Amino acid sequence: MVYNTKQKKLILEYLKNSKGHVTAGDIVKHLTDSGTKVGTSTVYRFLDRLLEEGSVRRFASSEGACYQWAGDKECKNHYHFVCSRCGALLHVDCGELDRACEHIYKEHNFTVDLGNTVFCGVCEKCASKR
Amino acid sequence: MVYNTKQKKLILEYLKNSKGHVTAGDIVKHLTDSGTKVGTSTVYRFLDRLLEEGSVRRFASSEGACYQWAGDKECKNHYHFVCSRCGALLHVDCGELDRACEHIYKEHNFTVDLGNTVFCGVCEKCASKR
DNA sequence: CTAGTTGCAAAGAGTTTGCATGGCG
DNA sequence: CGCCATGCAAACTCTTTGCAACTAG
Repeated sequence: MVYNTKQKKLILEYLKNSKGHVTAGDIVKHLTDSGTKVGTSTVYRFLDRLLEEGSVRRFASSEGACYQWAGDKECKNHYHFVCSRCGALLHVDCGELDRACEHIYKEHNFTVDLGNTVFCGVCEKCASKR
Repeated sequence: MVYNTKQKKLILEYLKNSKGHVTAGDIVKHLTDSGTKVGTSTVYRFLDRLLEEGSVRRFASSEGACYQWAGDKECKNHYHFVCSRCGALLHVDCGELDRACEHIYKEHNFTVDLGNTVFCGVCEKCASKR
């Protein structure tokens, strides 16, 4: 049995509306700011469940775990780039990379998990600064 | 001025001899087990310095930050894959990926930092298990 | 009513910082 | 001897766990 609570509804809603990645703290802050009190543990517990269900994907960053809605499959087929200078997150659709991943799977026997792979580098803006 | 201490020598040695990735805790444990007492803060401070120098690369994981020796430039020009199931670290030389990075730089204006990019996925062994 | 859910508080793990002591040069 | 480096302890952040109170079905 799974109960349908206000907190769950709000967390889900926030996740779906957040294009990028979101930390547990972001969620708590958002709900609190919106007037609904929510405990940290509730958020973590719910995220864990979503993770098991596959509705959400998680990747580690230096500021803690980031979560991203994955249930709608919108983010399943593109790549993520994080700028190590400004922290910007870019979403890129790229056939060239598709080919590379395919190649890696066939030639190097490694199944790249797009959901959890984040390319680190320097974005356009930051590159032009220095 | 930079002093040359026993701790630094030992940390460096351990990093160079560790093929894979290593956490701060691993270093402390290793030195302690080898008979040399070392403070956690010493390890973190030294790693930070190495990071700035570029002698070491860091990536986040759910168990904390992982560090990897990079000073000998052996690892500069190839790609790293981490298996999310068994934790294995693979080093792959791949022209296909070179092409893809080149493409990303030209078409998407993003400079991929090979040193810090780690592909997550599932390795051959683990894939065949399930 | 009953079992799943919540929020608080406390416990843990990893990392950082302040400060007095120690040791390289 | 002076200055950098070290190590301890305390502070912090993120995350997990225990438990009593609460609530959806």
